[in-house]
Amino acid sequence: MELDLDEIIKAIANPCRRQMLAWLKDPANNFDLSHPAHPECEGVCVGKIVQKTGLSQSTVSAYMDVLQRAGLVKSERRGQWTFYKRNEETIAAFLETIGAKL
Amino acid sequence: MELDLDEIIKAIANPCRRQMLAWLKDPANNFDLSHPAHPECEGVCVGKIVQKTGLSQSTVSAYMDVLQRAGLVKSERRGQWTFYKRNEETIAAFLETIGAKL
DNA sequence: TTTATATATCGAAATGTTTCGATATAACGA
DNA sequence: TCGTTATATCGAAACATTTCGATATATAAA
Repeated sequence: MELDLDEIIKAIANPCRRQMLAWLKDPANNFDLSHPAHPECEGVCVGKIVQKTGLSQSTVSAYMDVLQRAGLVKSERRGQWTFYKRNEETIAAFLETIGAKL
Repeated sequence: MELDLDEIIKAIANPCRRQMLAWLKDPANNFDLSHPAHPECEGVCVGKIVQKTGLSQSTVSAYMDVLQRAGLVKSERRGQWTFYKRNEETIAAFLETIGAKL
């Protein structure tokens, strides 16, 4: 588990990205997941996040990439969709580390 | 206790400011505190932080102001010196909040 | 009161972040 | 294969952060 503390803090320094991460805690209640293209996937696809945030598609795509590079989310491609879900291991490790180092 | 999460995260998003905050956990071991001007003060004055960090005086002054506005440190003026120390209450509250919201 | 010291503020250059629209790529369906 | 849909990448404008040196202010010392 390689934690880049600086990268993580910068990722969550943006309120929109923080909000996205929080919404992903409870996809069923935070996104419109009727008619899922891939019901076997637990994650949320980019388009749903675009709908929810109101940000442009390109911005959401880039933001999810920032979160993923920081290790805060994992992605899974299924056909034309990319599904994102939280990476609880990294998030927990980050909270421990920041608690110790701050 | 008014916690501005966004302000706090932005304050600690800078590695120098994070380092300063960490050094203030143990002033005796992290700063040269021989010949203290005000031994009754527990904090560390700006000049000592300048020495330790190698950053310019103006930068350190501004950075400490950012940390203080975020509530992460408290200051006390004594003569021509300003002594800074950690605000453990805010720091603890922040860690709780971020743990719950992230 | 003049001078020295500590800190704060100002102005600016370089760099980074935010966010978009346009376009490219990838995968599906007819 | 061709058009459609989902996502990724590019280029750019606006804004924010980083960091400095110069200068202002506040306090103490001579």
